[in-house]
Amino acid sequence: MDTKQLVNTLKALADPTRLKIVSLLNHRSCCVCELVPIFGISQPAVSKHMSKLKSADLVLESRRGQWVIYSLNHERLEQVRFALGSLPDYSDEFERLAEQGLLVTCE
Amino acid sequence: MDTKQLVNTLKALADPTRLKIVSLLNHRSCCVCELVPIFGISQPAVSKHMSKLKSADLVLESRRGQWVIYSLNHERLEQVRFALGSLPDYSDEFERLAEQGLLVTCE
DNA sequence: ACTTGAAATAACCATATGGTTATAATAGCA
DNA sequence: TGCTATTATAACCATATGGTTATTTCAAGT
Repeated sequence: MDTKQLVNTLKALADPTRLKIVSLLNHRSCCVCELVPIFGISQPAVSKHMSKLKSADLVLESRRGQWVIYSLNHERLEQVRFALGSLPDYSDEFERLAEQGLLVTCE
Repeated sequence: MDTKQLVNTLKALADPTRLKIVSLLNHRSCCVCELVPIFGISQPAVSKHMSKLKSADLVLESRRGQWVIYSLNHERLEQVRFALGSLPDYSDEFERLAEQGLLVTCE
């Protein structure tokens, strides 16, 4: 998972409603119509949240009749945890700056 | 860390500039004036990012002369990872809804 | 006390975000 | 085919966000 993907996934998680949706899906899969009464927001609002979670690969979608069942992509959540535990190494960033004479030494 | 705090911390991380700042601080502590040339944004912009990271407890601040040295709060980052690995249990949420007759069963 | 330099704050602006209502699109059933 | 139920999309709106420039605060040196 590159930085752009990680940021996108963190954005998807960084909202109280979506974080709670993820928590609910961690318990069991849900369709949109189950989530609407839980959050007291409109169906399109829930739908947009799911769309954001899906584009971040945090949920998986499957149709069952008229319903769309969303389930948590546990693997993706683990990838986020791993990424936060092994952030990219920017030690060469400082070297690059030093070469360009942009490294400010404040001492 | 409660949900509100977690969301706030995830918001702080969910920005490419701040995530890179956190990655840099993971390597070594920095002052604001060192970060400005790295990101090519204005000093107040960096300052606001640091303020957001600080309010999320992700960085620690210490003055050395005229400089403010920011360092990563590794513990906080670990707390986020842990929280994402043990999301709140909402199994009773469904029971509560069932009692209120709000539980939609889509089958 | 004055000046200098670093960082924070204020005021502002364009875009992103999370909600709404109205309207499609899709699937199941009489 | 039509009717109903579920979900997605469109258009819109208020607020949040991330940037800017101008100004203020704070510490150090002369």
